[in-house]
Amino acid sequence: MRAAALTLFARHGFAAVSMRQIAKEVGVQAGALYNYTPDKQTLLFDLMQAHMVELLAAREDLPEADNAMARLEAFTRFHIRFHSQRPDEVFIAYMELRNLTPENFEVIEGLRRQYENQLETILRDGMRDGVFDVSDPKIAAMAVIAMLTGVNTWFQEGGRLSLAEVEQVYWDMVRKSVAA
Amino acid sequence: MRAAALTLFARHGFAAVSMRQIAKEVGVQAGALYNYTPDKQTLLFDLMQAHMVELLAAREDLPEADNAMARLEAFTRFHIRFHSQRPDEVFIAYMELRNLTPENFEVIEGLRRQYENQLETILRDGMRDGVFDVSDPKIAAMAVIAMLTGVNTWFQEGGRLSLAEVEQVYWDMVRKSVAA
DNA sequence: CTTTCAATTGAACATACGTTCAGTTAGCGT
DNA sequence: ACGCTAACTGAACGTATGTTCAATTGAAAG
Repeated sequence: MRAAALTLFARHGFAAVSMRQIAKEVGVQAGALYNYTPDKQTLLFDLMQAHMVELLAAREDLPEADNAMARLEAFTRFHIRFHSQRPDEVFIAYMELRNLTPENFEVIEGLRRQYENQLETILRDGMRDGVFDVSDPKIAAMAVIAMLTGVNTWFQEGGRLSLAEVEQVYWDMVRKSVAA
Repeated sequence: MRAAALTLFARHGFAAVSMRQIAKEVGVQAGALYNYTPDKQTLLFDLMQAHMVELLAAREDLPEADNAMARLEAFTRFHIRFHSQRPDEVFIAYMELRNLTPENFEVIEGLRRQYENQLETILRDGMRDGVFDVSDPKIAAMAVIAMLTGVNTWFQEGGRLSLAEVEQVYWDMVRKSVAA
């Protein structure tokens, strides 16, 4: 059911997808869905939260290098790889924020900020060590993340460039953009 | 009416806004809207197309510098300024593409590609002249645009940084990211 | 004052929505 | 074979949807 909802929300948008459409995709009547979610809004929130929690967990599983440059490269490559493997989740997590209740929004926003702070910390550490030079680490973090997430708008497996090539292209740009 | 639809679409999403809500905002009954648009879908398309046409027109009004570096700086500053002044239009143009009919989508997509091609051309010219070094100009153009458009997700007039400062921060990063 | 006409209303159309719930089903442990 | 339980159905709830259109309005033109 989550899988069906995920695909449909990503394709048509939360507001445009009815519980009956999700049910049909699952092969069940609409009423049956309410054994698994209290309502549509919570279903959306659960999908988003699961995605953000997975993102943070996947980051923690990675070994942390000891210098800022290596950590930035790891972050860059991780972000591209992780996000390109979950286009639907990413799409929803960025586009359906306005369909969350204020409380639910706060939760997701908090998780997102955690992730952004990881990159900001890397940038600050790199500045302290003299390997990076950015005028505003918070904004630089946002800029880098926006750039990397942009991959999802055009990348498709089997296209002109492989994922490894894309990673390299973006890492080159990221590295230079914050270089000392 | 366009103004009301624009605000409501940006705030709640195309699918979540009814013709009656738009009508109420205008101070009119829903039926009256159909004197100004054949249907809801066309209303959305008109808003998006107007935005993209305005974007391209505003670019043409700018004097074109003769070297690639100056043209890239002009593009960067123009993009940030133009987009930050039209948050609702930008939001809709990026988020409601999936609510367009295939034919309408093609039109908007074509306009967007025109804009992206302008940046790609600047990057290619700069590479020819040896002032830029990017491994893939098409992807570098997408990366830069994604980074710049990201400003809209957090920037607000009267925040910690002025628009001029934001321009400078991003120009620093863009310049370095494609530097030779 | 009368005619004209474009703009607007208000009701109606068929259809769809999220959600609830009494009733049916089916598979399990005993 | 029986009872239990969790899952699911199918219908119903009130409300909302995009769109149409005959009827009304109100102001400008003669």
